[in-house]
Amino acid sequence: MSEQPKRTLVTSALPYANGPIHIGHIAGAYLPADLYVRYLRARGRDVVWVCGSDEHGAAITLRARKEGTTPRAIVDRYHEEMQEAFTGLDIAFDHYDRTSSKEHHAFAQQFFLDLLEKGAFTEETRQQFFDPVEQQFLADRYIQGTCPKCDHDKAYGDQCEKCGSALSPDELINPVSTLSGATPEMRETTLWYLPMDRHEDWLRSYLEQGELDGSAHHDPKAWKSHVIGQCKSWLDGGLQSRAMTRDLDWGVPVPVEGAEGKVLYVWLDAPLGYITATKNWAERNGADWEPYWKDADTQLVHFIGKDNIVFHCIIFPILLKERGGYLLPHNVPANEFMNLEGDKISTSRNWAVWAKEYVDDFPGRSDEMRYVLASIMPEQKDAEFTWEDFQSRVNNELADVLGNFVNRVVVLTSKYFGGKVPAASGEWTETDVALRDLIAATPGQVGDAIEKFRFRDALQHAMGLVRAGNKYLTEEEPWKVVKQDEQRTADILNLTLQVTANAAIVLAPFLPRTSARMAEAMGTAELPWDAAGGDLVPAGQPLGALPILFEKVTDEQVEAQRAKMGPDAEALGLRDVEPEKPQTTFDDFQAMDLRVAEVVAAEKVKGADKLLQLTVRTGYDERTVVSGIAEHFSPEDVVGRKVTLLANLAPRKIRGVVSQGMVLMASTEDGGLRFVTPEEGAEPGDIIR
RNA sequence: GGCGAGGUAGCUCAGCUGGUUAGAGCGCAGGAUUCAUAAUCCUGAGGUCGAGAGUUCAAGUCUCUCUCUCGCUACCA
Repeated sequence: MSEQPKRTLVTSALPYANGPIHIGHIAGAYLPADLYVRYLRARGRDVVWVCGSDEHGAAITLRARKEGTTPRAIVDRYHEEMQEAFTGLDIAFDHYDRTSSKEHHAFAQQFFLDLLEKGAFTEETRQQFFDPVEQQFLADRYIQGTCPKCDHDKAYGDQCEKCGSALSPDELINPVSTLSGATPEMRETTLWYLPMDRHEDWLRSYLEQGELDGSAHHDPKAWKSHVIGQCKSWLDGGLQSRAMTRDLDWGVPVPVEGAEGKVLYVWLDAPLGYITATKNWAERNGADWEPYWKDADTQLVHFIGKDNIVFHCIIFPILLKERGGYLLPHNVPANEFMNLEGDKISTSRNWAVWAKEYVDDFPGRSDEMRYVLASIMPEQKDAEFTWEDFQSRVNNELADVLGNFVNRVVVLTSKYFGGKVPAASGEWTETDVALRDLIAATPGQVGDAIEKFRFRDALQHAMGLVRAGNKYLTEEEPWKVVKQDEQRTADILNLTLQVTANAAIVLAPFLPRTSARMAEAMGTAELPWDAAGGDLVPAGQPLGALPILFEKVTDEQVEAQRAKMGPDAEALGLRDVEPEKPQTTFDDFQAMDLRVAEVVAAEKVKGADKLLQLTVRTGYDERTVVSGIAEHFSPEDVVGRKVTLLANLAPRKIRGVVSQGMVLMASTEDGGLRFVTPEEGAEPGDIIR
């Protein structure tokens, strides 16, 4: 393939319609694709990006049974919800399809028949568990029993979740069907297998040398090391046959006589969804789909998470090559995983940031999440998302660096030049030239990085232009220069306006909404990528309105988001309290002298509503402590009580009385106070530690 | 158990085919500044590059051993 492909087909992993989308999905397969595609579109390249819901597979039928509903109801629900989540984050597919559509079923069936005809499969009859009550064969996950390794009695047919060992259903002791509770029996079933070992040789040269059918196909060095590594690992181990059909009633029926009750394996059916989606896209847009999948001038790129590598780099290519006539992927820039607040993202533990919830909680602020996820994208290794980091990136980088820069440029221009772009003299100083060079260089740097799937790097370059703009303003001080030299002021502001307009272009893939606002503020339409690099706003052009580009994220918002995560708080009896203070050290704790003390006298402090003057006995002395508890306790209430005293607190004069310590109180939810009282038997002077 | 990918400043991460004093952003300390969303800019402190051994004139960068994390997978590599 040539350096510059004629057209590009981009796919993102079909999300499984069995649960909502979270930021790990977004950062893994959708945002990077969106950035890549927006960039290519901005460059005027021919690019189509397809995706869709993956709606088959055993997990969905299992879930439907559990919820007492149909698989159809499940996939309909999530198909809707996932689309809303994507739309809300401005993830702009050209087409979003679904694998349960008639078109997809028809296409997948035909594809299967084509493969069958070419002899791509082997037919094998095997013994498999059958549920006599439900009259159907049981997928591995439908069987539960006692684990032969650890005796856990709820192990599944494919894995024991307690000891982690992988199992096959016939290893289970006392197997039981999870559908009916009946004891399953062994029956014969026929499955079609894909003998992958036949394909090892060409796969090896395809993956390792980037060669296909004896000629160069792609640059293997452009692939990520963990992707190549994973594939080599599979090849070195020798590829096994893999069943391409399943005994299930939900999925694409195997279009062969006598194969009732059998469907295509979900990993055969799902990637074909990319093709169906492309066909449906073409039909709706009056285009021809075939060049996108068959023309050698097309570049095919799959965006996925690391858990899908083997399917996209080995199994799907085998299917495509066996079928013939279809392109194989030119790159599969799989991302690693996103962790969350120090732990793995987990749907079942509700340890996630749900895309849809973010969109609801932060309406109109998709750019902020896009920015943060792009900044920490797990390109080469697992990454970590924390809400605190989100807050600091939004506040420090988006609001303070970018938002404030645009604001100061616009404000200065309206102050000194009535809101119109001032004419530059054309005489540039050395610093001007340096900045103009950076303007010229940035689009190329950002674009190169994006084309190499180095999105974090690309964003750094784009933001670098803005940072340089801030530096330039601070150093050139137009607010001072304006007092002596209006032309120089015009030159400075003209240049910063050019920086802003250029930044709008190079940031557009990352921050589509903000970029549009920046262009509007500069009084220009949104400009294509290739316009960037030089002067964009002409002298005399009136600037447009500039809203506040980024609101700051508050501590309260951060706390609210963190509180949402994890097991249902009410279920655990948790409550909404002040967040824990920052970690402290043992030494700091040791510095405090806590003692048991007894209140021997108490009186109100004159002229103070809240204060009681207490006389406490510590066992080694008697001292005065002023305590802000008068609203809750009268002097009679407290005399004779044993309390906890912070004894070595620096003395302080409160309302004229010297207080030598502090009595510890628990403040309750209703705003009341309770003494922290030592258990019976503790005597004044006892050290608390 | 096997294989793959990671383990680099307090935090999040860059470091291409081995080459002068290991970088960025944030955070921290000090300073400058006021056009601006108390924003911005400068300077500085801070790392025995997971541990150990080896190859080399030279290793974060190659080899081996160990260890931790994540992923894939299985009595097969």
